[in-house]
Amino acid sequence: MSEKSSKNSKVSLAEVARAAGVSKMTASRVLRGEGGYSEKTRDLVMQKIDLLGYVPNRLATVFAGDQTSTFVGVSIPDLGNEVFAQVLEGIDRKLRSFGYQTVLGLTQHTIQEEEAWIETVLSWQPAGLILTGRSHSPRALEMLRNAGIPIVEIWDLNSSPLDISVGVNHYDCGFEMGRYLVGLGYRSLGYVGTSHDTANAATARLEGFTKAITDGGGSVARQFCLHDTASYYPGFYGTEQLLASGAAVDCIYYQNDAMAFGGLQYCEKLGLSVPADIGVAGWGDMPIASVLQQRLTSLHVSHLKLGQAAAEAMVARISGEPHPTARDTGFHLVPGSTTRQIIG
Amino acid sequence: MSEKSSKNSKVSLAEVARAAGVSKMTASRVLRGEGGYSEKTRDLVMQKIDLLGYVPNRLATVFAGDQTSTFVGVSIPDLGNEVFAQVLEGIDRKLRSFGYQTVLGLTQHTIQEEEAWIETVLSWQPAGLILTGRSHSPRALEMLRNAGIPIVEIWDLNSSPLDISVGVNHYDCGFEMGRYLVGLGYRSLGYVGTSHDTANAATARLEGFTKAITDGGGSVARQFCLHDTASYYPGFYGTEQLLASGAAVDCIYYQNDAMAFGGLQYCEKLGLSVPADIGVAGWGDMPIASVLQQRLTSLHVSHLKLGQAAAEAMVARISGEPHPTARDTGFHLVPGSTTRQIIG
DNA sequence: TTGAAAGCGGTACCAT
DNA sequence: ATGGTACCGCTTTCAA
Repeated sequence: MSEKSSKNSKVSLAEVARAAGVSKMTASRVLRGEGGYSEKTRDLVMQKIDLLGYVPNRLATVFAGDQTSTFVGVSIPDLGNEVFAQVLEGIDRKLRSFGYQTVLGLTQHTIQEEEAWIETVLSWQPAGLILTGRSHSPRALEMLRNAGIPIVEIWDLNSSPLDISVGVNHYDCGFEMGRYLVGLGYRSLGYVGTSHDTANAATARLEGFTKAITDGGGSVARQFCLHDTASYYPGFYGTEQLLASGAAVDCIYYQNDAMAFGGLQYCEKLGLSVPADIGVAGWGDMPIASVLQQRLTSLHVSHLKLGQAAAEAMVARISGEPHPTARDTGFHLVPGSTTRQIIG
Repeated sequence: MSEKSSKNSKVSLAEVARAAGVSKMTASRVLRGEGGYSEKTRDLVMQKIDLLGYVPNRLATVFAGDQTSTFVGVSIPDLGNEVFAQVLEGIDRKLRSFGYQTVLGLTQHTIQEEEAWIETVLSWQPAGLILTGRSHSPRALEMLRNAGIPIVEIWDLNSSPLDISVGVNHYDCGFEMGRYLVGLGYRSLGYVGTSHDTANAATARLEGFTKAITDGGGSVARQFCLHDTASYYPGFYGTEQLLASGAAVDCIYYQNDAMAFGGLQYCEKLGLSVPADIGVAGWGDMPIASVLQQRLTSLHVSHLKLGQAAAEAMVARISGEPHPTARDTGFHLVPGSTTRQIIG
């Protein structure tokens, strides 16, 4: 008791060994439970470990063993967008269950931040990296290639990933929604989203969406991208801007459900009734959609599952188990009552 | 070019030094830019570093120097509750700006998960730990005390923290809201929140709230705690349960704004008008509140700022700068139109 | 079943 | 301005 409270710092394996009257090696073997010692020895060592409050120094373990650590670097654009928070939750929970630790990097949607973070995190000898998005700086790409560790790129499914890709095809998401809306009869669409320096998944959705709309004989008459996080207020404000611009749109497609909800609120404020006066569609089937009076027309994606799948892919790769280069976690359209069939 | 692409793994300082024709020490000095070498030497070494794609092994640095790492362990209950996501964002961004890395631990609100995570993360020699909440297992407490590193407990302001406490006084939050509502004339209050194994900040809010209500001559007639994450649907469902229980409540207080919004939606579904038929109050002044038609009666807390303050406290302590034992990041009541003055 | 010695990739310290 | 050497805490290897 007094023995341990006096030294708050650094009890080493050597000290444990000395206290137990055995060699470092024996103590080390006991600690790892890899056999090669007697019951009596084990009990003795364990007792001393407890007594001294020994905490192993994993830095030294990794270092000595020339292994990689159990760190997995995880880069996420921002947490103000609820979907990324869910993805992160899925990743961390799954990673933890396999004995890995998440080293977080919030990149604020910029590849420069990502590059700086990658450089730092690599110096800690991580077991692997999970990166959101597929655009990386040239220097980041070089570091990633030289790192010699598994890299899982998530979010936007990538047919030729650096290593492994887990996510959904955002172009297809947009295309499917576009096709659905044009099928309902909408012709003059609006879009409200956020913009960032790099091409991203939301951009891909908009492209797929635009393609489907024009294919169907309609057009994306107006689009507003705010440089902000994809949440409620930007959806509200973006809608205000879009409607104030005088564009005659019959339906607005939003970057995600949170923004769509902001839009719904602006419409209500303006006295526009949805879907009678204007249609509204979102993306992600986010939690808020479960409590609205109207079922929001959206597209379901399981963000938690996507995160878990990413962690599983990482663990598989680390363990040398086979894993497909790309894993599509899927989506499906959720028709709602915020859009309607347009008669002629 | 070919020189580096061939060896994806492990270029050591020794190799850089050899390539540059200098000693390890000189190369080390150049790398750290601490002087003691000529311009020519520096350029030569830098060139080789670049050529070989050398990535320093910080494990070895920390290990050799017997320093702590630049890791800061951060435990968060869950990310489904948007307020924690914001706190984490504030922490990570600030920490990054000071050159520290977040090692995340999602504890799912249990002290056992927290204990396991603390044990693991301590073995990586973190520079400090930021923990959400103030209840820890006995073994966790012992490990924390023996760790000899800064510990910042956040969220619930604690007058006698392990080390430093950053957050708000949740009891006071609840008390203030209770006083406000009772002042408006509400007398039979309901509460909808979530419950977890350990006493937490939400519990403290409820206690403060109950005290103020009873002090004012009212009572908390019914409370519903769901074992779920504090988000939209539990608010909706909890309200349904509460109202179905036949309790005559004139106002419902929710654990946070997300749950309150769920409650508002249920009321609307039921045809109850707010605040005419029933009052609704939340907590947190969360992003969704900014787009609602009615200003939600709530209590403003800056979650991002709270996270940032926690990171600042951590950095100050690591650097040995003075920092108060407790830092209150404050709150203020936001009267809204989801509650009203009750006439006698 | 157990132990001694070497070494992982850096840095501190002392020489030169 | 530069280099040699010991050493951080642990594991690997080889011997006993």
